[in-house]
Amino acid sequence: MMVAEPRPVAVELNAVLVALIGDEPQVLTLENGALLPSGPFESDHPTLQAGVRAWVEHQTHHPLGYVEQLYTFADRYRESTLGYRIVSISYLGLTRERAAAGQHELGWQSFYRYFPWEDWREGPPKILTRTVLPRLKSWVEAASDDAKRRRQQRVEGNFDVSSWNEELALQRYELLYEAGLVPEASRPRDAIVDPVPGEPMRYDHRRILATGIARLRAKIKYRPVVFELMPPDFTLGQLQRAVEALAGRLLHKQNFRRLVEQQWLVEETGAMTADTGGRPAKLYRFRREIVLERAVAGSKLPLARA
Amino acid sequence: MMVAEPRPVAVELNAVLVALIGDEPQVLTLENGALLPSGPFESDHPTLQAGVRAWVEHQTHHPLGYVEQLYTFADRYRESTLGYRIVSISYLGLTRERAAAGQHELGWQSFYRYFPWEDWREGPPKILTRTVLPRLKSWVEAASDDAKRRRQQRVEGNFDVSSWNEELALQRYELLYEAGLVPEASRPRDAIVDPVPGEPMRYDHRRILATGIARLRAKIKYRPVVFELMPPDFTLGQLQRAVEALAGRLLHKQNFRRLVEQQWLVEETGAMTADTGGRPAKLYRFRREIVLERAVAGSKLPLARA
DNA sequence: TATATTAATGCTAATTGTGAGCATAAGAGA
DNA sequence: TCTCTTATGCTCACAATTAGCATTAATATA
Repeated sequence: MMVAEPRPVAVELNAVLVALIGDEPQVLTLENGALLPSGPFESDHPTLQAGVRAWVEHQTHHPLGYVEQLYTFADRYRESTLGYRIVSISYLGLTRERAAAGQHELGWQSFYRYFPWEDWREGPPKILTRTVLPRLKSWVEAASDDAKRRRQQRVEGNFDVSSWNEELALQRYELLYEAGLVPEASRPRDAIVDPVPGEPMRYDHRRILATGIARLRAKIKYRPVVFELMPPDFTLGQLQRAVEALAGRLLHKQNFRRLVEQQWLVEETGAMTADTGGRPAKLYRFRREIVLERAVAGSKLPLARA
Repeated sequence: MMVAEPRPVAVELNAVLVALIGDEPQVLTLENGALLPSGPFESDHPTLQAGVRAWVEHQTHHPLGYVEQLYTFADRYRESTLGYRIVSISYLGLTRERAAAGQHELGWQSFYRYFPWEDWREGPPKILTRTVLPRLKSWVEAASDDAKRRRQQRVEGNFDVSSWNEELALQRYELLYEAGLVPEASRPRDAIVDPVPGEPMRYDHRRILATGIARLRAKIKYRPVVFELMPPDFTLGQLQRAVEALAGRLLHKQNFRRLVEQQWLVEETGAMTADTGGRPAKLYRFRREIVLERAVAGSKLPLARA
């Protein structure tokens, strides 16, 4: 309980750097999509966040709109070759423009390359109904009694097609991991014979990515973070497609507009654009003041009157 | 961007360990309330969470009901005497019983000893209206033009008495820190002359505590974590007072009951208790199954139909 | 033994928020 | 001109939440 001298470990930073390219949500990777960008924590930065920001901006030559800490892992298998324990601190970063690719096989990959069952924009993904769910079902059946009931409830709670909750992306990945349905779950000896579709990543980078996606999906609902991914001027249609890309779900157009407008998130620029295909759309810009004006929403308690 | 060999740093763990004693929300501290319990991260634990759990349970001899990571700090001033950079990972822990005090001046302290402006159970705290708000107002006035308007909006957004949001506890503390109204904000040379009421802590422990309180206040609204702080059997009145203690606000009794019941969070034990003073109350217990049955709530997007 | 007091509970009117969809407008291109 | 596509306005039904009133059942006390 006392503050003894802690043992040295090595600290590394991981970044889930997100951008929207076309209507696809993408993440910056290296080694052909197998790794998230990571680097050592340099001691010459005043704070972790400043370190991440400087490091990403130096590498990509683009400003980072928004940075948020995701999680710190120190699982035992994370050991460097020198015998240090590795603690890795991961961050979510949102950027507006395409970062300079080229070096170290830097490249953007769609979220849904890694989590194909998470993209419901064209209805329930075939991969989910045809492959993932049946495999999970077998996993449930493989247990008995209490364990079976518990597995059953977890699958129902996280994968229920009739009440899909896009925020549970991390929990779904973790469940697939536990069920031994993703390659990352393999022990050195026995590989996963027939994993579920979806590109794997090295180490636990796919878990970190799932953490970032889940956090982002939750956050877009109560904080105006989508705008960090948008160009300065945009149409409401573009904005809607951006949210849809992140959430992996289609939204009701009129209700979406009502929501955005009544929250005073945007203002008209006065200009219009005609290259959306149909009727020209008004251009809007984000009202940055809103961030200061209203702190957060969050859900509510049944308060008593004064 | 490459995975270079990171530099060694020391990792320490901090815990915000919460219990309800009487109707007061309390936190475990040492050194007479000046520090949160902290310790080194021992390398013989498989995960960080396991490390925290083992360490707290060893020290307090009581099981930890719930553990959640709060945040990882590595600000530059956190340097050990040996020259290592210190990374500190903080956790929120909920416990049902009074931990064994005694050693190292371990003791429980009310949340509101540190944040007296956060307890609205008896209406707007005098300290807030008489001291904190006027001091913030001076701080706003001290700036000019744009800076002044920004300060104004931040104070309004976080401290507005007519739309108090209990979840903003951390942001309020940080604002007071920035405004130089808490002793922790003092540079070595010039101490804060007349800080706002509220007990300070050493290092950034009060900020960590604020992080824990804010997280807990947000979480009780969408996950059944209060039960980790309750005895096995309880009345709905007790449950309500527990939530009120954490949120620092009074709730509407009938609506609170409706909420709890319609969410199937509890079930009657069949027994009654008569020591509540008035009419005897039914005893309830938490339905643990619910955790598996329903994943989470979260807020909503205006989805389109299938 | 009345009588005030404290809780627990049941019920409902009023308001606000959300879901779903019809209808119309305004351009591009065949 | 007709058709297609997207943008935009508006409304109705229903669900959820807020704020109370009213009643019941015990204990404490005059």
